[in-house]
Amino acid sequence: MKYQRGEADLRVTIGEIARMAGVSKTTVSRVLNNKPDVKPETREMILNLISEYGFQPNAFAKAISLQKSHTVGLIIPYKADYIFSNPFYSEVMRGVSTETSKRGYHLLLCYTHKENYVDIFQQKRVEGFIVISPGSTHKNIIHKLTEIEAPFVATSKIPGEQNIKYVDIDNFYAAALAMEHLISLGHRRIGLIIGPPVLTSSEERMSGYISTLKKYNIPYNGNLVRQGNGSIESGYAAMGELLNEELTAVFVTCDTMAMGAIKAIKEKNKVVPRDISIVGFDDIPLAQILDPPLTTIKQPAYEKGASAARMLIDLIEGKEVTENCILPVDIVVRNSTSNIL
Amino acid sequence: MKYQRGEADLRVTIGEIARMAGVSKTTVSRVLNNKPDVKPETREMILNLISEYGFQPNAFAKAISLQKSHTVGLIIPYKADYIFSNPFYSEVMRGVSTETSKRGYHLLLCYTHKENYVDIFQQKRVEGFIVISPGSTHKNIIHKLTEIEAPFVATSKIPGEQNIKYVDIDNFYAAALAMEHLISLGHRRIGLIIGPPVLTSSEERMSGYISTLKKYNIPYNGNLVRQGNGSIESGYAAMGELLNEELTAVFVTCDTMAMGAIKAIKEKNKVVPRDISIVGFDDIPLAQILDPPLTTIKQPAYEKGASAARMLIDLIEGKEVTENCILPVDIVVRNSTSNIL
DNA sequence: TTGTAGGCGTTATCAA
DNA sequence: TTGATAACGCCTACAA
Repeated sequence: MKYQRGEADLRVTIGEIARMAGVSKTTVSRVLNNKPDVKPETREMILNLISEYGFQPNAFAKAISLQKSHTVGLIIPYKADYIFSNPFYSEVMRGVSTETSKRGYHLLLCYTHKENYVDIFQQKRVEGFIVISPGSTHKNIIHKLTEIEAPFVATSKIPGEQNIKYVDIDNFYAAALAMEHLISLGHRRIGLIIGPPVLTSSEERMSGYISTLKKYNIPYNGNLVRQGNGSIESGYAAMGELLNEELTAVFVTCDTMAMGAIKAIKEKNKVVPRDISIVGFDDIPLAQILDPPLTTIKQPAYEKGASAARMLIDLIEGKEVTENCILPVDIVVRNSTSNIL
Repeated sequence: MKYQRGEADLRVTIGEIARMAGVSKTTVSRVLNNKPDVKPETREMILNLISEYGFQPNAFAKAISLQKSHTVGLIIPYKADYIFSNPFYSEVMRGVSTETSKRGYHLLLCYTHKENYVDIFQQKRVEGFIVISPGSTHKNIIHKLTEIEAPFVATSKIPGEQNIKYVDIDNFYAAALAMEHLISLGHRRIGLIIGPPVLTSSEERMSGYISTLKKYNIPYNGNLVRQGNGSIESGYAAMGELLNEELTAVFVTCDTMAMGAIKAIKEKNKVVPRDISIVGFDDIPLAQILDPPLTTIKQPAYEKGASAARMLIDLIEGKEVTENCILPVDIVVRNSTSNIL
């Protein structure tokens, strides 16, 4: 006896439909793919059967046949708890997801435990990847992806890496925006709480900070600069130290750290913005309900994800993708900043 | 000429490996799947070729042949911005994702725009679904999934639905825990800000609230109860109203709403917990850095997701899954509650 | 307008 | 210990 699948086979396949319609699989396939050259009555009859049985062609069979999985992978490189707990990244993911499905693709989640994304690609599960904001500690991911020749797009520049596609904002300009705002309010002694140095964004925001100081002839003072890892706690700790310095304002390069910073300030019985003005970065939803509502640099998180998805799919489909994508930023002035008294 | 794929075909397939090894595909397949009956030398030679070429069997070809995609779908039923911006759900997703990959499955993200998950299932892309905390407004999803006979597990009970598999906590008990805490501190006039009625959890927490009042002979007062949709803003609005009532404590059934509530209290120049004690729910990471740090009911978010994944995969693999899974909760006492003065 | 036949990359049966 | 062959469900070149 020949090799046969399971018993009473209820699966509806193109063959089943064909049999019931009394035509060949080819004809059904033609109907399925809206090809011409099918007699209207035949088409209609087949269409009826298809809808009656809720038939859908097996995606994987199609994938093998067409050498196309219509699926992309989403690589989340940081320790998952970091990404997952920062609402900014959630928005990026939402953008990726929505755009992906709009283009008729599916999204496979890939954690970077081990290098499972390599397998996933080589098994042809996905046609490419979106890498959520990798930093210099994730160069191995980038290199590996390059090595296996997987198309990918990152949602941030990567320090020292050329020739990779990314979507990003102008971090230098964004930082300058924050600084100009503070300076226009009369602040001169302005602190900085900067993100992890593994991120290009940190580097660039740092230059924006320094360079704006210079523009206004304010001397740079390393004592006013502290580093955090992006978490609320690290912002709290950094601010705790800065409170020993004389300053009237602090630029904090992400809203989560700004939350920590504000907490530290309050604990010293100082008041934002009366004693210290704070500018954050990202404009996460929470920013507007903080006490006080946070003045911050708004970057288009959703659009960042969506653009990355768009670029990747263009890449996959062989369209020219020469330009990287730089998205606009803006400052949202709320109540955490005020004129110096 | 016969139908042929692309030009210089660099794809490494089982056939290629077989050709290079001078054996049949069958033998390579045996090696691939660790079957016995392969001469050690043959096996080694094939293994070498496999690693040399980084060969991985095409996942989809395998899926067709085995009638098994090794993939599950993650359905996010709420308006995406809601789920995505509540850190609690992020944790659930992380649990799902980690457990899924631990079991050798892949995770496909499914937004519920239209009923795309139906297609995804019928195209055999996934073998089942995890539905993130559906409410009564998502019964259509549940019904549809039942109709197409897709295995699925929800991360919450669903009002009025029997016979569905879910992971949840004992919401009644959890609410009682919160109430007992407040009552033990001497509070008698305790308000409630409850979540959307579409969620079973709201219903059950509500009974927990009422029933604990009764246990201590405290009369139920509808004026002390308000409803929110889970957002910070709704908590803010609800608390704004409750401030017109005489009360000394409020049980808020999620931390995000509690954040809004605290904001409202502060704006009236009242102090938490001196004037009003607050108990939240979920214990999101933010809870401990709020001002004051929030006393709240901790539910195991990560584990909720992980358990759901575990149940689903058991289901898919034909293991008995008779019991639904009820996870433990606990109260975390911080500084937003205090003795009544 | 339709059907035949072969190919996509894998695994399973059965005979050698 | 191995291989020929068919099967999974789909698509397409080509002939009818």
